[in-house]
Amino acid sequence: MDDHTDQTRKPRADAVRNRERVLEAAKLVFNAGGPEASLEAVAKRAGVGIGTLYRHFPTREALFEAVYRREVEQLSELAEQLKNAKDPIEALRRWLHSGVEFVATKKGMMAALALAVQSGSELHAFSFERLTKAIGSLLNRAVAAGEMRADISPEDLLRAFFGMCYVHDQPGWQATALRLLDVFVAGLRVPPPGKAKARSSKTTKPAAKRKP
Amino acid sequence: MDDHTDQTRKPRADAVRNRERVLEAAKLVFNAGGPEASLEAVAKRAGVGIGTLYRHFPTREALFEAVYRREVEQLSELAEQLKNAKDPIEALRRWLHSGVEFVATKKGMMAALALAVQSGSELHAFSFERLTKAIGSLLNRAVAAGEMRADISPEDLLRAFFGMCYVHDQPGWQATALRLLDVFVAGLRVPPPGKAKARSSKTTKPAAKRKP
DNA sequence: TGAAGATACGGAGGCTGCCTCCGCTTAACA
DNA sequence: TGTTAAGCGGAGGCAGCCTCCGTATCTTCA
Repeated sequence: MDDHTDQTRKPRADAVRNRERVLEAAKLVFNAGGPEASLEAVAKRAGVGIGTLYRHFPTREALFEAVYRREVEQLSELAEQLKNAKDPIEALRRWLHSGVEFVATKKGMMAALALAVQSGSELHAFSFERLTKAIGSLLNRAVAAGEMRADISPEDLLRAFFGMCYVHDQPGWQATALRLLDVFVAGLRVPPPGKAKARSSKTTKPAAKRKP
Repeated sequence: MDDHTDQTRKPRADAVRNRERVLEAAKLVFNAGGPEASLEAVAKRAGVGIGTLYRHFPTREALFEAVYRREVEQLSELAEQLKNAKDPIEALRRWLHSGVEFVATKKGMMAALALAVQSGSELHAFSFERLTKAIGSLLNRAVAAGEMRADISPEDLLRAFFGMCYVHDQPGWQATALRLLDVFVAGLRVPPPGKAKARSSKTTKPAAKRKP
């Protein structure tokens, strides 16, 4: 909608410019000061009034969304590329590792994602779905190849990933996260058939619900 | 200390009473409203002035600490008990599962822990060390029994645990967390000797630094 | 090119929460 | 019961959130 041939006025040049400035400033400020950073600081840095900021982005989350939407897309595209790799499990592992690096270079990113996972914001709907799809494609391939257990859903994996990155402001978190993810991936491998200790199914849920 | 025979005045009864009231109120308010809840709301609920609250607990974190110290202790004692279980890996798994349940029943708890992990607060020093020790004792036993890989430190494991609980306000997070922890524990098992695919050591760090 | 009208700007101002400070109150002690 | 240290409470200063509206600027059309 909004698409009807009504002559829609060309958007004002200053509005476009200001929107861009705010976005740029927000990226810097959020990356430096975390997701709690003052929006007035963002406005000041952008050289616009606070009112202008709020008109373009009526909520803090709206601003987050605008800033990090592109980043999420990049991460998701990476999965697309990795689908061509030979070893499916290795591909998954690589993606997770890339994710860590991604988070590392964009300090505000993790905060944004965290916020998105927790609250039911707009950004959630978008990035959660997008990343789930990305992970799902890698996951399915590995499962289909018979190398990976089938009772873990893409959502599960995504949450595990978030969780591992959760400690992202401890010193050395990056090495930790990589190590933890490796353990996790190891746990995802199907146990070698003859060797598996049957484990009580008390806690191993029948199967993760999977998007049909 | 504080123990010297100097005649120390008995603490005033009203002070003791108020401190208790604030703690009680804080528990309620934090559990309901999360860790961001207004301290003035806490004071109001406790029926004391805001000044009184701040005298007893000069920072938000100090209040958190006082509220959740006991909880952390309980969790850590559970590890002590589990040390007598037969299967060391199973014991570890049980502890982790109990942790999930623990977090589930005390809504404010996770927030407190999360806050503790992230910021370098007092509560961090206390609970992180305490829980690390708890996990460490379970971990070491499993490693010593030769059932578990030795390149994961207690700190790593603790962080993984936090991470898995991180999604604790999504619906159904509990089942998810349990599933993820099971995968993780599976990944911790030493690979059956003859079967292990040698994995490039590119990312498998030499060994986690371990408290000497 | 210039006038008209739509659109956007910006910051004052109201609100809430954080935290400090200090005059008053009250409990402990002799 | 008087003295005095300990404790109380809330006023007040500060900062950030968000709204509202008078003013400025841009687009459009003649």
